[in-house]
Amino acid sequence: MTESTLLLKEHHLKATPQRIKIISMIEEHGHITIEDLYKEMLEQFPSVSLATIYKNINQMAQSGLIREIKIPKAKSVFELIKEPHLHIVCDSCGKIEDIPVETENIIKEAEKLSGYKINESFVTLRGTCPECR
Amino acid sequence: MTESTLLLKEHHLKATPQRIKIISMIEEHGHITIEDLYKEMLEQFPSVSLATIYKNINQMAQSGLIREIKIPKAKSVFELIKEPHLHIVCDSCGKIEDIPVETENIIKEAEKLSGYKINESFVTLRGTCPECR
DNA sequence: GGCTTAAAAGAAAATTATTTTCTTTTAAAA
DNA sequence: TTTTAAAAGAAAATAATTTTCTTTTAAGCC
Repeated sequence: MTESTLLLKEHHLKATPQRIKIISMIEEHGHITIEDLYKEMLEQFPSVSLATIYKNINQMAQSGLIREIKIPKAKSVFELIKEPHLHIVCDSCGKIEDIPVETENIIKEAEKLSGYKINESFVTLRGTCPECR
Repeated sequence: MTESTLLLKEHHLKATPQRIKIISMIEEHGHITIEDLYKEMLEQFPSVSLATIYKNINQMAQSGLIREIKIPKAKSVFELIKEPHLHIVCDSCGKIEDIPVETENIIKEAEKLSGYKINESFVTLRGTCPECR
């Protein structure tokens, strides 16, 4: 049983070939847009429907397997849910990377200042990557 | 001359009544969606077009007067550009607040780890506000 | 391994969000 | 005031996402 199949089972989702493919594409790319998922899926499943992508992405997000990351001035990407990390986007080439930066301090301070109980944090930075400078 | 008019002049945008209204609505609400801008605008300008809202919002964002904030699992909101701050969204009532938390440390660390030159940071937290607990 | 069935896929249409085009109106500079 | 480039508004076009409905299939059961 593949890793994707296992992930699906764990989240009580039927392991269809389309879903397995979606998960492995997300794993492979790290982050991927709906549009790119669809394009790549078409190569292997020429009759796949965009609705299938949307429905599956929504279900997987619902069940906590993946997450949507909204990117400033760009399309959303989807990623597998794993250890906390932040995102950095290159203004020049559009590349998105994860960085394992600790955000505990900020969250603690925000809780103190706001009185909120914080459940999740989204940090996205934009700038220029080393290759583009 | 109103404050909104002044802001528009500073950004070399013609001070039309619709634009002045958009800016004062953003100021008044702090953060506001396109949909709410349109609804409220209709009360004062019954023949306003959604295209006018979109075109103006895009121009104002382009010229650095306002900024779009993409919110996890919700519609984007727009805000005037001012001192750096982060956003906190209540899962329960949907309210969005600014908090003046310092993010310099995180940015410095991310720059070190990634090699990027960082230009802007977006931090959004989700949780439960004091009123909703 | 062949049934059964609830869930998923696919196709098409519907809905929602955003942008473009084109004509009329208007802010602002002369 | 007059002039004019830019903006507003209306309508259509495009893009993004969801819904509906029929057919297909994964997976539990014998």
